Amino acid sequence: MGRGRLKMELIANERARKTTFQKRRKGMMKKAYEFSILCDLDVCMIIYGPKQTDRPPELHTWPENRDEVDRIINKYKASTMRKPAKKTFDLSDLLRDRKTKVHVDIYRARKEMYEAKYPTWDERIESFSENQLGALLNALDTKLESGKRTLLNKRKQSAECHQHQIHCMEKQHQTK
Amino acid sequence: MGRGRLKMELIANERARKTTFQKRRKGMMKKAYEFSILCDLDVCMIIYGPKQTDRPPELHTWPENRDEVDRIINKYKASTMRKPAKKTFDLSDLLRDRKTKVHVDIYRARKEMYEAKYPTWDERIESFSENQLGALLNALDTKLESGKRTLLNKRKQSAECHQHQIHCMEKQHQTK
DNA sequence: GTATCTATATATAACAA
DNA sequence: TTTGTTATATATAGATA
Repeated sequence: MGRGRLKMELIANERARKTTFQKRRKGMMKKAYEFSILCDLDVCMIIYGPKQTDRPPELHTWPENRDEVDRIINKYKASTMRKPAKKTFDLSDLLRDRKTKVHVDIYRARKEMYEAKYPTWDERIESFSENQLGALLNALDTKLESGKRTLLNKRKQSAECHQHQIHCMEKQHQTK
Repeated sequence: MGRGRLKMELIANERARKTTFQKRRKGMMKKAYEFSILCDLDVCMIIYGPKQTDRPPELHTWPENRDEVDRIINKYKASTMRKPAKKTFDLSDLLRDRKTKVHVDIYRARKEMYEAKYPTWDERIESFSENQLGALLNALDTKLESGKRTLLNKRKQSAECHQHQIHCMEKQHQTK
């Protein structure tokens, strides 16, 4: 699409890649929107943006309203749950058995990092010692519990966002 | 797109709707694939097909490999579970902050605190803001997750699937 | 970086077999 | 109904401001 055919591989030039990211993200969002309207579907999209050296990858979703995303994810999980061989891992799981697994995890993470050419934000974290990480996870464990409550409250607030979003896209569509 | 302009509303005719669904689903999948390759992203898509009178709506995902979907969903959950709501904050800030220097040798710190009755390192961690903890913890378990899953051997078979999938799309791409 | 601007590549709605 | 074809509508790569 566009003036030249694009090789199906990572776009080397960072600026071009970022531009393409923005354009295509917009395109995907629009498609997802249209798709859900035309066919009356539940569509959900999760996109983790390009790796950046200084910060964690940005998160984009469709719909932008995270409550909607969660709703569809729950629907997904519910329909997948029957299948026995699968266990989902969330943070609770991670923290619960970190004591037995964290050492190996960190070892692997570090190995990956060692092989990586350029360190990313996440990888910098990995350079901390096992002891440091272990202690940190320990400390965060308790802290997190209280955090969950706070966050549950935050979720309630964004109900109108989605509506507004839809409205904008329809408006945009009419002008063509 | 196509011979006629389509009104942005539910396609009334069921057959036409189903056809459109198939075509657009294929298109979205391709876009998602290209997007993830071109920009090196984690992209995940959940689509619940048109409501049907007789059976539950079909579920489609990208990637088709459900383990991959779960991986990205977990990543999403881990990050939204504790994403800061207002205060801008990233790791750079965290690392710059003297109090949060994780470079401190944990043993030394603990020993020091033990003897001098300073607050423990863990306690200092407790005093960090929710945002700081969130950013840090998010970075940690995002990275640890892959190792964890690998440990539990959940990915082996599915990895082949994904490769196959990719292969097909690339093949398809080449023939154009 | 950001915002347009086109020339082309793609996607796909309506048809057709 | 499925598959293939084609005319158009869209998306977007590269260029430019």
